[in-house]
Amino acid sequence: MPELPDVACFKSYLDATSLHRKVTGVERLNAALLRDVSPAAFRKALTGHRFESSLRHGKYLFVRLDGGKHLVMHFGMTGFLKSSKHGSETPDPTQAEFLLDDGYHLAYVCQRKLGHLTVVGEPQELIERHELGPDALDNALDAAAMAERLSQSRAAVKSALMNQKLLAGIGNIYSDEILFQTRLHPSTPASDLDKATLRKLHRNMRKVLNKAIERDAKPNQLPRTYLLPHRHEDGECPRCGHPLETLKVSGRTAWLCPRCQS
DNA sequence: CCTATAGCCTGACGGC
DNA sequence: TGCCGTCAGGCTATAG
Repeated sequence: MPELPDVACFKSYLDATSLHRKVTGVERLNAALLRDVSPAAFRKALTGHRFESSLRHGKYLFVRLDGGKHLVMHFGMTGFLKSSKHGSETPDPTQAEFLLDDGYHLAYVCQRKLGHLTVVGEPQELIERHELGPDALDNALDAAAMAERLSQSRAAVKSALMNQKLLAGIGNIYSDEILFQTRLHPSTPASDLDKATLRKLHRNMRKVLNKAIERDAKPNQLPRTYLLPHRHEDGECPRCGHPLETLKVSGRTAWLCPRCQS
């Protein structure tokens, strides 16, 4: 599930439910999801500290704790957050429960356990460790900067868009939407794109991500003129009516209109 | 150096 | 009904 728009919504949810509360404990912690930190150190970094603010970079969510450290959450394919009154049921695949001092807790739920949790001093440490590129919605990433980064890649433009080292935040489904709107075939080598096309790609990337956030990161609630509501078996192109097709691009399934995206 | 591929983990679904 | 293969909006280590 979680690409940039999803994580942006998780951030809003966390801000609304859990910010400014103090963590009184961590329960149901699955140590297998911790990266570069022991369970003891993870608990110690959180317990007794307040969630001060949150910040998103690509598909990562950071929560600043008083004292200056940051909780880091990545959601893999199936992760999400769920706030509940303490003592009430939390979803079965909960991998960590942050108990808060207002009687609620924030559950980190991750069915397939492909996400991970850690603690860092500053977000920049994590960004450097994973060599993440700039956030796809960073205002500093203008069309020229994006062109500069994408042109480094000779891979298919879809792979380049999904490469977190070039840009952070885009995954399999939003790359399909961005390419559909730009009328670009996913297999086009990124280094082949001319300046005008790169400019359109940048504009559509921002448009698609912002619209998805506005629609709560629910692809089916995007306008009917978008690809994603039709991205399923027997789906048809909302522009020309041609049946949508799939192909594999670096191991992922790309959906496209073969007539509009040539 | 680069890009493409298998593996990680679990549940849902279709075909036999 | 039960079993098996395939697939799913992720990342990363490894192979070529």
